[in-house]
Amino acid sequence: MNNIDALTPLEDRTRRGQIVRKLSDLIIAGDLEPGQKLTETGLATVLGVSRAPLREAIRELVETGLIEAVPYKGMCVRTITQRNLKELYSLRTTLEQFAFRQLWHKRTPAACDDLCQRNERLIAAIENRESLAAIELELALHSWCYELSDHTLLQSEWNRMKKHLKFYFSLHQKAHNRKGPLRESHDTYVACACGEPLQAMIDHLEDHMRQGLAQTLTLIETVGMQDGL
Amino acid sequence: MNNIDALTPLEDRTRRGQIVRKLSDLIIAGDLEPGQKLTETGLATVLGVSRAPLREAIRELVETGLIEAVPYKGMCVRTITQRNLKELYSLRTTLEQFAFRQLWHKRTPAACDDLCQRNERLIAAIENRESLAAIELELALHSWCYELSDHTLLQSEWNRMKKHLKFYFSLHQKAHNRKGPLRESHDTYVACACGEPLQAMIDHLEDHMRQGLAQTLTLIETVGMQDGL
DNA sequence: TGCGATTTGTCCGTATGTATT
DNA sequence: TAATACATACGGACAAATCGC
Repeated sequence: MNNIDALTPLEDRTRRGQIVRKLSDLIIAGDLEPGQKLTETGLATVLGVSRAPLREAIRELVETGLIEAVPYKGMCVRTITQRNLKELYSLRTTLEQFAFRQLWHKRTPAACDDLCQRNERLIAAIENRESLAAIELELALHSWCYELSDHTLLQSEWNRMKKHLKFYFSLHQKAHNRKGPLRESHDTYVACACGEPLQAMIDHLEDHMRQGLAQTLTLIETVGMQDGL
Repeated sequence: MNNIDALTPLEDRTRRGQIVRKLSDLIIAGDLEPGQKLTETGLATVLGVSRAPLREAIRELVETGLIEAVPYKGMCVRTITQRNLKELYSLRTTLEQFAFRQLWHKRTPAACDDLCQRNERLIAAIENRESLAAIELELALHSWCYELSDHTLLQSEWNRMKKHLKFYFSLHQKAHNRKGPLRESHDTYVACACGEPLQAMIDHLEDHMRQGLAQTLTLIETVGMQDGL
């Protein structure tokens, strides 16, 4: 009845949904190289499914941007350019600022407690060197503002962005083996989010995202990706 | 071989692309009632296609939000709520402000001329009572800032929003038969866009969108739609 | 330049699962 | 509970387009 797990099992009820999840996980985890060519028959045999639901799942992944496809030519795992990263971070900065403007008057002590707990869980994962969990928890921390914004359109945008961010993060981690987010990276973020005024949060987001972009940008030349022209 | 018209005919080269275009046009034009139930076999026979490419096309339309679908239950044309409209306009305001911040230092006299011409074409269509053309031209005017922003992610967001806006506009027009945009509605918009400072444009966008929302909101109670709770 | 080989796109028939009556 | 309608999934087949030789 609630919506904490209303979407995912609904997706897994059809084979198409299962395929979307499986392929998303494979791509996001970096098990499939960016730019790697994929064939329908190959995927169908590997996944043990027929082509019909596979092709439907591919359409979804193309729409979300995890797979690039050209009619009659084929498809491949999404490639990353410096421009992609910059654009995603600039848009994300704007949308997260928007989220905070929407939620600002909806903050409650309970909600702020919730945010602090997400930060503590993130810190614990970082100190335990659990990089994979840290990625999830960092995204879960940022999800707070989108959830509290109570803006369904904004939330769907965030869900789209989240997949791409997870994709970038795990590639980044693979390249720099096991260097996750820094320990105290979100302390001022949380402090601003629970404090006053709103403008302080807006300003901090610019810095926070700039740092995040700078860290992720080191991914480009390490892995063999195209560089933005 | 060249790419002057590489995108649209590229879509029409496959049946799936043709179906996406056809169904999008039918929904956006209001030829299919919002909330109307659609069956695969029915659409397949009407459109004269088989179910395989049709189902793939439907996945795309579900992703863009023009069709709502529930596994094993069926699908229907998107319904409109007051909340949908408010969310779309608030997000659009933010994204269009973002677009202007991106393009501000890229403005040239030629680009400003271009914008003025788009406004003149819009005014001409309004004075000639060409409501359908006016809708297209108003969106074409707003496309200016997204094109000049040179931000591919932002542009794809705008393309998504544009379909929904066109959907709302034509429903609005159908409800109020033939009342399109007002004559001088974009004069100050263009003046701010070609002038200084940036903050004046940012501020005007708030007003402009507020007016647009207020006008479109009158759609809800006229047509029999669900109202936002 | 052409000619196969491979892959994508499409169609059909059929079987199964699900929701609704 | 049974029955109907429909969505989902599979397999095979063929057409259309691309790529490599």
